[in-house]
Amino acid sequence: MLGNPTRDRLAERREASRREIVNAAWSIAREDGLAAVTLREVAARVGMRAPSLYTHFESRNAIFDAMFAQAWRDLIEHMEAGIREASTMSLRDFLKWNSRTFFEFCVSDPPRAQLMNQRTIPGFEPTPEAYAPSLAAWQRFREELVPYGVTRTEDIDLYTALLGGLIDAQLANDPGGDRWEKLLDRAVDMYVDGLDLP
Amino acid sequence: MLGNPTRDRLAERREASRREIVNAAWSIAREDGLAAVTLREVAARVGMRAPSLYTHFESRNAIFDAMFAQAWRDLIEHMEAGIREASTMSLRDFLKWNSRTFFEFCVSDPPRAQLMNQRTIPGFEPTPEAYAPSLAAWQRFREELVPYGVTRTEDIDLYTALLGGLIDAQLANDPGGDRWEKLLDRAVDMYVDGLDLP
DNA sequence: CGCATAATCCTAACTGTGTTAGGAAATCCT
DNA sequence: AGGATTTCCTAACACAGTTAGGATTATGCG
Repeated sequence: MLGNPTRDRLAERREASRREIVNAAWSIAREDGLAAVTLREVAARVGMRAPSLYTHFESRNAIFDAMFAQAWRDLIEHMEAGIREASTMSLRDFLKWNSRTFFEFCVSDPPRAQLMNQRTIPGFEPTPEAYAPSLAAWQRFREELVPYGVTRTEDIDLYTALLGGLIDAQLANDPGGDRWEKLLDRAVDMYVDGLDLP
Repeated sequence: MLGNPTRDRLAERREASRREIVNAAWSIAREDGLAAVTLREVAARVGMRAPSLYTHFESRNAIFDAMFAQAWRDLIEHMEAGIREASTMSLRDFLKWNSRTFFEFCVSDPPRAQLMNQRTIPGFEPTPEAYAPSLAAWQRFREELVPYGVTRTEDIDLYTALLGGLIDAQLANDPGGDRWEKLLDRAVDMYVDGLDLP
């Protein structure tokens, strides 16, 4: 069997359409917020009519699902692109890098951050499949902390809550500004100083 | 002038209707979430039809506005009901009480907490009037910290972000549980230890 | 008490949004 | 080329927020 070039062509075409639709949704979200991502608007952007989107996605939420998964995959990529050898950094420096990198990823695209971390879309709940990259990111982060002796779930819970709180506050109260960004290093110092490590 | 008892009667009747509508909205929210607060459902609960609600509220968002203001007023009351003489408590103890009280207020009614602190309703933005109790609560908290020498905005910002992050995480990931509740005292200790006080 | 006015409620209709169903057009495969 | 599959369209539906016009009820005044 030489394979099915035509089948690949079909799959690629299908994937291209889905990507085009998701990209249109991101564009709308960035312009007018997640709520403005209506099927009619998305369809118009890709030169279709709303019901035609159902050929490619099961529902409006399915589009958000794809966006959710993509956002988390982008974050993973983003973190890996800037990764440095964890073993050559102190825990403090690592967390300062990690917190700043994640913070900037979020504030650079508020609708994306909202989709990833907040519940701004009524009725939308990521499917287990879309949630996988999110879990992967969390798992990855957890593994990166092991060499530092940070292994307890509550330690990680506290860190993520702290960082999440700073990001949410920044996005909600000072969009485009740096009021909570300025607190990042201090927050990390506070956190690391409070760790009970062996 | 002896006043206008009939005018008061009218105002009271009007206020009673508004209260009944807002209460119906809270009931729906607690049962099925904020998104389920539709005008048709609210109206049905108070024995009306949806368009009739416009006699009492300018819009659906106006109902949310009233709910928002009420939630924050309730919080103020709640905090005052449990208030103890701040001057007789250490900062640490005060913040442990404050964080726990606020945390419990939030987790005891998730839709209320979401309305107060998150953006789960597309298009809803509290009016300055409704926002006033929220500002008052923040101002009040700020004043309570002064005797402890905590006066810098960034100190308060860090605390509220930390507490907000814990609450959001609890509500989103462990509703009804105590995974992040367990971290409260530790978080406060971490915070207080990291304060740079004179 | 009766009448006028204001308040309160209803119905019909409109616009917008997500979705379904049936069918036409385009593309792919043999 | 013909058949099957994919992709798109239109019409229609249900639901939600809202407006407009009118009916009903409550209030105020002489």
